[in-house]
Amino acid sequence: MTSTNTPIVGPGFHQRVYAQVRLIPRGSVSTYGDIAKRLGSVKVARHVGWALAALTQSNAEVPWHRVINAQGQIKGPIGGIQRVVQIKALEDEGVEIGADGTLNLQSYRWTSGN
DNA sequence: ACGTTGACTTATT
DNA sequence: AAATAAGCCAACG
Repeated sequence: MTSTNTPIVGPGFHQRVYAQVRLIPRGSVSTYGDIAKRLGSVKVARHVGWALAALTQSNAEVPWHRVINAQGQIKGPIGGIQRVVQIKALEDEGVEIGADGTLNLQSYRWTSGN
């Protein structure tokens, strides 16, 4: 490997994001802002999504599908295929999601409590 | 080293 | 309610 090829054990910041997402229990979801806040500030929310984007192509064992936006809605860069998979995965965990990919954030929002 | 980018968020119009 | 603007920060070319 010349330089690239950075799996889950990539750069520092990303690694922290993956660690937090992995802590999300099954049947619950979290938002980019929440994770970002745990990492330090809500301002890094963008990087949370970015880190997850890199994950999907690496197939890491990070439950990226449990991470949604503060609007309680699933938003994906992909036209559909991946978004549907995410919704399906959440439904499989017992999360009710609307046809628009919206879910009751106030009910499923995971509070680490730590 | 600099500039662009981006699965976000919040406030404002 | 929906659209627009600004903010903030790390990775990549």
